[in-house]
Amino acid sequence: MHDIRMIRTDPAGFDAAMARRGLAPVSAALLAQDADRRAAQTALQEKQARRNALAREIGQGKRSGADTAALEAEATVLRADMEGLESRAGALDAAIRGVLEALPNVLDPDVPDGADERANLVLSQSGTPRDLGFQPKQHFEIGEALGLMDFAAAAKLAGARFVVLRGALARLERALGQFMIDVHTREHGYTEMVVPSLVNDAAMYGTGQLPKFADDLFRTTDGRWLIPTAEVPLTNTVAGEILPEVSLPRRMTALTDCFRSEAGAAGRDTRGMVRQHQFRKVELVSITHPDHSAAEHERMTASAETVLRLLELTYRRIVLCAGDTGFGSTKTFDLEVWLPGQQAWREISSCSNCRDFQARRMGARFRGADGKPVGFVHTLNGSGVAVGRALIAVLETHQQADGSVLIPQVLWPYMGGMERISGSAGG
RNA sequence: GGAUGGGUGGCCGAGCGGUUGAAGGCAGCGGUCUUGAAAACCGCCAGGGGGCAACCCCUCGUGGGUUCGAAUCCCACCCCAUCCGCCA
Repeated sequence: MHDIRMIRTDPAGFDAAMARRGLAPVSAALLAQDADRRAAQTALQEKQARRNALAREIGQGKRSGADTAALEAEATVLRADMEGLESRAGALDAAIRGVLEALPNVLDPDVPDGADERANLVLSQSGTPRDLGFQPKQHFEIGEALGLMDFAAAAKLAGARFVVLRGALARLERALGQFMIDVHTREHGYTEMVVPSLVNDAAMYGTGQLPKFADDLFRTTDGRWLIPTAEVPLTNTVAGEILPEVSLPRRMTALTDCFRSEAGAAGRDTRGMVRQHQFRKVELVSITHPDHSAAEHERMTASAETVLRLLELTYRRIVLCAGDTGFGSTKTFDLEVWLPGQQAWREISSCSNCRDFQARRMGARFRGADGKPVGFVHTLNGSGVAVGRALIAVLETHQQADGSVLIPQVLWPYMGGMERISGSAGG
């Protein structure tokens, strides 16, 4: 959500910022409505002031036994005048708000121009794709050959884009999630959270999924929404709050299921576990002072990278270009993991600095040490990392010629000492 | 799902038609005192919006309504607590 005063101050700059997102200029129309709104509001307020004065006079008159009939008559007329102004101001306000809440965040100057993912920039890389010495399989080939990954069973239960895992693979999924939470709580200072997987409209609005992206979500019959990411409940924990500055930054992590309708993804990634309606993810959320969000963004991304490094995966960091950066983000780093079976880099984490965009929508502020409210906090979110995709990456990266999979050493304690998943590891 | 009681400023809590945007307390900030601290005392201290400004307007869960005037009365909805029922 944008501050209309910012647009008033620099309409050309705002239009230029939206142009980077491929959007037509809106500031002229918006500011015209804004001027009308303020005129109506000012006129209304003058009448309200008069009404308040009359009410006070009438009150005093009644107590002293004076005749207040004339004053009451004036007030009655005044009320009729106010109704028109009130509805006009309200309608304009709603119209302006409707436009503002559908506009994406302003991009950071560092974000490269470009319309789609082809313009994303690779910033760094850890490890290099290497020849495994045999023809690598894709994760679903590995999992199905082991008898531990079953898409047919999932289809019977729920339809396409779900999976059933068994035995060692089910345990590996659990191990990955546990391990990531432990890394972030022990090494990176995040507080572990358990949060609702169903949220209300206000929460979805606060982080920006609503009103524009309802089609991407699942909705319950009682009007709640299944979270597409723990970013929603975690970030909204500070909605409506005025936080003491000394309590910042607040770092939270949670392992949750995530639910996505994948409405626009028909035909993409139809095989395997890459794109599912339900998947688990460890999410990282930071609430920071505005001065510190850029540094926190770097720190958060590095925290996610730590997980990938410990899992002995090959990955690279990219910065998303203008056209690929999400609605609420000013700047997004994606981490892409190398999948030898697919011979492709695939997103496994996405870390965004939303600055005050979500905070403004949800009313999340902080109060400085001098006791004065000084403004909106900044919010950041990132995957630390997507568990399902980490499972895929582990399978494809650590697969062996005989069809077994070596488990990264950091996971051994979580696997009850198991170091390899092979055909007999059904459990 | 049924019943009852509640939602007031950062927190607690009074107010239950007429200078109440809101007593009092706690916390916070500034000061006096003190070698320093504590205590005591004094002062400040909700948010949002409009206006060049003086200043004004809005907000006591949300939305309507009654009234010259609503935190206070009426209606609907939301949320919370407790008890009952059901239940992992």
